[in-house]
Amino acid sequence: MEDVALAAGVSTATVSRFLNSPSRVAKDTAERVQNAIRQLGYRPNVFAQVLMTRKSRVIGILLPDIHGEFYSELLRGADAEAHRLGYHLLISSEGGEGPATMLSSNVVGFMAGLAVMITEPNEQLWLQIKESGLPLVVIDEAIHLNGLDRVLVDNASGTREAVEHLLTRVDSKNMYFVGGPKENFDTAERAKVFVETLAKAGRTSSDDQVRYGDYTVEWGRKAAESLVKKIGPAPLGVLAANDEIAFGIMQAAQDAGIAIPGQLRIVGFDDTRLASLTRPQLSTVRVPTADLGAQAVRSLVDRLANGDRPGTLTTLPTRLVVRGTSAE
Amino acid sequence: MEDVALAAGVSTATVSRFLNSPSRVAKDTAERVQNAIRQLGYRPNVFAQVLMTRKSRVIGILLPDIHGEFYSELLRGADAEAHRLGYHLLISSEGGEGPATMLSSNVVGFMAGLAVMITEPNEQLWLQIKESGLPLVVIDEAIHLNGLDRVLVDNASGTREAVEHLLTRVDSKNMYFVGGPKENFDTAERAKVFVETLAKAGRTSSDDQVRYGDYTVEWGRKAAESLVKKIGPAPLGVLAANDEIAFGIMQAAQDAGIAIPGQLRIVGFDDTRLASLTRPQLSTVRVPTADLGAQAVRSLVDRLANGDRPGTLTTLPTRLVVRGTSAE
DNA sequence: TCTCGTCATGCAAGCCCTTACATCGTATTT
DNA sequence: AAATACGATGTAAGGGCTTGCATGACGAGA
Repeated sequence: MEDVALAAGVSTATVSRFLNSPSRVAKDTAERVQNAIRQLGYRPNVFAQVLMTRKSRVIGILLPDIHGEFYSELLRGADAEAHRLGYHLLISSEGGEGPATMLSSNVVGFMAGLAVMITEPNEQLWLQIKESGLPLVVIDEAIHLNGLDRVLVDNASGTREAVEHLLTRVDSKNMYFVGGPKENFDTAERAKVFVETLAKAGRTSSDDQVRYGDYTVEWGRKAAESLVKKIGPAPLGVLAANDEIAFGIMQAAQDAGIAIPGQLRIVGFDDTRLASLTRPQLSTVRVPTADLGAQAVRSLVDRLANGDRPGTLTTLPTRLVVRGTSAE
Repeated sequence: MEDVALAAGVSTATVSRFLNSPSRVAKDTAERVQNAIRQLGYRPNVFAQVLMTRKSRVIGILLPDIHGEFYSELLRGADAEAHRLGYHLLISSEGGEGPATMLSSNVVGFMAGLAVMITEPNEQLWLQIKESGLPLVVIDEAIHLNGLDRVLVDNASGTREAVEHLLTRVDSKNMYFVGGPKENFDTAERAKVFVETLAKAGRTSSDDQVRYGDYTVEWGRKAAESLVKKIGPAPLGVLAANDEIAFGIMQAAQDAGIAIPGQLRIVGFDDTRLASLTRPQLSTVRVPTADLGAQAVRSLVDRLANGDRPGTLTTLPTRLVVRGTSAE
């Protein structure tokens, strides 16, 4: 920077001003500085800059995993939005279990804020997050604290819509919900609304009609094994907590010679790409996954600009997409 | 830091030493410093640290996209390895077209090095990368420069294996290669070896037998339309440049009532999760995708430690996984 | 007992910027 | 013409850390 200043015949202060608030330097000076910079290939040192200004444009994002359609889509949305806002993403897929090295390592210092999604309760991690003292936004979680920004998905309306749709062809006693982990926030919410909606339709449901497992195809297949046995003359209706599970159920059912949607009507959740790749195509509740990431980033950046406003809650809409597995 | 020093009755230098090379401070002093740090909740300021040491532990990773099985798997491998080595990933999915904002923005300064994968030629981007002056590792690319670290996939052996496998049941004149973009490095390599292997089997192949498109399911479906017309009494053999394409072909063929593997035998490439989800399951060439990311990180970190060693080339093995679409 | 190597620590320079404050020349006002 | 305001720039003080060099204490070898 000194070299640039010298070459342009100004002081470093002017160079700095040229860089940060060009309006404050005279036109011809600006030009000389500009040239000097180009000539010398000068690039400001971010670390020195941040050291002074205390403003980094990096956002940490902590996800349970970065693998699979859902998270990679979320990440994509977040990444795109971050770029749009001039921020950058530092990723970590350690929201699974135990503490995250991202948060114990020095890079915490890089981050201006943190977007977190934790699918399974993890005290240790949560503590660590609070200790980091970073501005926070949580994605899709039950946690409710003063001044905390949250982004949620409207599980209730999506679930309700799906259940009501299934009920047009399926008797409520033949309805099943196949969830992910019981402690998982989304699964819990969806299960709850599933039951409520059945109740509203005038039928109480038995515990047997709600099942928990995990978010995998394998669990779907396994769940299907016992489900197919229940199929009688009337069709069964299944709402799965995500598309993976739905797909597993579908596959196992098809292997067992069950007709879809004739004997088994299925609705998934998320509308990942998988849903439109299956045959028949999977009916599913569309979750604006990329938006979830984007909105998280937006909330966070907003908070960074505006530290002490109250916490916000953004709920993103969901909607049923009817395809082959539950169509006529 | 000054506060800590004061509380521990030492100088800041000692605190710094305690943090960076604990062996250089006496045991009881260390303890006092430790306590002071804990007491005051002190955390070193990364920016100041890096400003001094010029060593950031952040690696940029530039991919064409971060969406989809392949990239998210790659990213996962890279992320895991980075963490293992005490590094962190700054992601950008802008390797598509035009310049990348990641590289023009200040965050470049955060990065100690850059891992790049560009699937389509992009002069502008490449220039930008060189200008950044960052230590580099390129993933899966043709570029060959002195002192550049590269990580490749052994396209040749995988392709050869797949073609030879298909040839056991399919006549070489009924063999087809359905590629991604013609300019894409992988597609080009695979196409070349496809032709060579056919030639080695004693048959020359017509241009018609090698087709280019993109890496999508849609392209696969489209390609299948003309392919299924060619099916006579003898089966067709198709090698697709990735699993997505293979899946598209498969789907279109099944929709057209073609028997797989009876009339059409398919082998995909990559062995993404998709491959074992289809029915019949997709035969495919396994690419160690996560390793690809991990190895890129490893090479880069190694170079960071060891700046002026010659460029390395790591080729990761591939191998054919035979499943239903090409089995008996 | 004297000298010297070692170890633990302190001193202070410097990493590269930003910015409050001071300075100076010119334009505006009265 | 004097007083005032303002715009453009320079000066220098940090921001929080690392590290070469200096210091002092202490045990070991001579």
